[in-house]
Amino acid sequence: MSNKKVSIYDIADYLGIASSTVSRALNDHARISEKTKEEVRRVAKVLGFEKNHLATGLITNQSLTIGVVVPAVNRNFFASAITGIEKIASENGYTVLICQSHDLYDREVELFDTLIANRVDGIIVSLAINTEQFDHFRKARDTGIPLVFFDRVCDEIEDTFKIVVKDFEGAYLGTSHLAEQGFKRIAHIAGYQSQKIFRDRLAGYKQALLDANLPYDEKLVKYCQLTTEDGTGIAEELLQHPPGPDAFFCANNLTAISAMAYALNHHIKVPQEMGIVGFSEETVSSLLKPSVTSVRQPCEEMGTLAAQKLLEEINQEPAGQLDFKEIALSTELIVRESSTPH
Amino acid sequence: MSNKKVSIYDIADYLGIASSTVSRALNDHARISEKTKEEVRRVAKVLGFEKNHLATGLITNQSLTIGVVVPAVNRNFFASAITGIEKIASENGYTVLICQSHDLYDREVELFDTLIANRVDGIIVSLAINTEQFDHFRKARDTGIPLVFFDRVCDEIEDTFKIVVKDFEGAYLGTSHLAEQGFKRIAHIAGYQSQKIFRDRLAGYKQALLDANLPYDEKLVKYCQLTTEDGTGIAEELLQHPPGPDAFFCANNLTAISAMAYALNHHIKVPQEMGIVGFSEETVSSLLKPSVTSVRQPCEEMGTLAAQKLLEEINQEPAGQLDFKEIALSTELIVRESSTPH
DNA sequence: TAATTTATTGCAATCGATTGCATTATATTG
DNA sequence: CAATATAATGCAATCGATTGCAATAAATTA
Repeated sequence: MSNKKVSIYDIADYLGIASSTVSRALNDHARISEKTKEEVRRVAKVLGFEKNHLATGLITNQSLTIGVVVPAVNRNFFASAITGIEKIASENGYTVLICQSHDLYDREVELFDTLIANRVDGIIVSLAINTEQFDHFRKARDTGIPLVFFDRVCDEIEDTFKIVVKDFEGAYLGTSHLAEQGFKRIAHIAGYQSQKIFRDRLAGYKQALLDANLPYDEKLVKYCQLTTEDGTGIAEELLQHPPGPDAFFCANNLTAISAMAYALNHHIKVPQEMGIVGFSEETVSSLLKPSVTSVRQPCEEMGTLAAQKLLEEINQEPAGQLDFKEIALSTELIVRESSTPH
Repeated sequence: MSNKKVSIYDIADYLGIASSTVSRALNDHARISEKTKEEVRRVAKVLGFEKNHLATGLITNQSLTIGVVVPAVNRNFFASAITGIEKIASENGYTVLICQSHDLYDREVELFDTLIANRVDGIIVSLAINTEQFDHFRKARDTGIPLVFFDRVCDEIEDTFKIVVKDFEGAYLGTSHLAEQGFKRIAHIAGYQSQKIFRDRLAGYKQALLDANLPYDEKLVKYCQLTTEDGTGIAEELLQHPPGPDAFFCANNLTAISAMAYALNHHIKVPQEMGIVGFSEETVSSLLKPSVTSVRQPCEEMGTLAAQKLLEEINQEPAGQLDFKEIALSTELIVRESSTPH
């Protein structure tokens, strides 16, 4: 290990000045002469100085790091949201610690402990699918760490920002569209109802059926974790015994894609014999054959907004009351081939 | 801000003992009585103590954090690799800082500075596509931070572990397969040749043509950044003017999918009139219609291996010589519909 | 009981950067 | 030139956990 570590003391010794002067010079403090600043910067470069954030964080009580906890990064939605978060963070000199809960409650709790121990300045989180206890959130807040929820939010915790989309509206749009296209027996691949977003999507689906004068058949609604396997399995289950559905409105896009794949593999024509609409876009939604109609969420915007709100809370000056609230962004239906037989 | 911060001093005061005793108790030090340990742990819990990693890191000179720099997390390959890295890291008490270079050299350099400033104990990196200068890697190593490259590695830096797949072999497999299936004019959507992996894939492609007695036509090889747009664009370019190719061997899977989408949209039948093989799997490869033949890489294994090697280097006891080398894992051809007309 | 081990615990310095206050150098004014 | 204002720099404490060494308490032995 050529573990060289150059500190401000080395620079100070080199120049025969005080470390405090070096510190101020590096931080461009107003009370240090321009001449000294230049010399310090020069020597810092020569010696290969790298500021130690740990030391800074220890004394300033902030790490300039924000934690992000999402179920998984390999989903387009979360990856895009993270991109948005990173953008805002790096613009403001913050580093982002990205963690995956893999949709496991226990892992989520662990991650929170780690983040707190690492003294992140704030946490942005989208709940694991089976998170139904919230003490880890409370603990973070008690420790003084601001929290922002996005997508899968936690209603039991108040006084935090929550960034969501209008899930009801999105589901309503998607389902209505299928109804308009003439589909009569629209199934819904739903997420577990412990999550508000999935309750809302189910509600939007129901309302759309109602408004289209279609009967609501609870046998056509299946609850699952929304994996690709779930999509295939549910499609198989529903299509085996007639009368099956003639369309699927799916609570995410993975299940839309996999349900469609199942149909196509069993010689069911999409969209002629089977309509498909998914919630949230994947990169490939437009590339599939047929391309998949989807409710588009402003993923990246949700990320930037979440980060902005978090930084707002972190840096709030008089520790005054922020206007915490749920911010619901609009969705947009991207109509493609999978739902338009005509 | 109810910014409570409980330190070991608070525990010490509460119990009327020394902070050093508290520290040792919490670390389960052998020279502290079991009775004291229990009391300390109890009080720590009561007071809501959270160890401050910054302080620990400052004095032990290690942060128990490793940095990961990848082009983007929304690609299946990188997401899976990260999952592997996280697994090993968390098993060993390490936290992972995930960063996206977005395939930009400048961003990659910036990220390295941030990681160094945050005193990560090591860095795992897959190069941005246009990284052709390597001073940031050298700087990290000079600072004593171990480095492991994976996938897109840097040959100019020696004495580091490099985890790759047998790119030549994979490309050879994929291309030979197309030849065996009777395709004669096999195009190659290639990555920029500044990256070794793309040079190797091109080489494997060429060798396969040679061994199949097919002519090598440089007009059928197109270099790009391998985005979906690139795939579509190149497919369009090559297919407009006959004689176009009758198959595509693509250096990644996104371009395979988008090239296939272009073909299907222009009423070219896949695989009857056009064969497609991609490198590296995406989640949807098997779900597409037709499903996409791909060279499978052991993504997660690459991640675990990279993390293991990194930790090995971080924790090497006598700072002895490690047997640095490039480790090349095998690939596997997953044959699906897009390449098998018969 | 005194002497010697051994088991526990405490003291105090340390990591590196920050910052309020004191001090010195320089500039301005009467 | 003395007196005051202003600019520039230094001193020293601080953040919280760790750790070598010293000190004390408890246990063992002579």
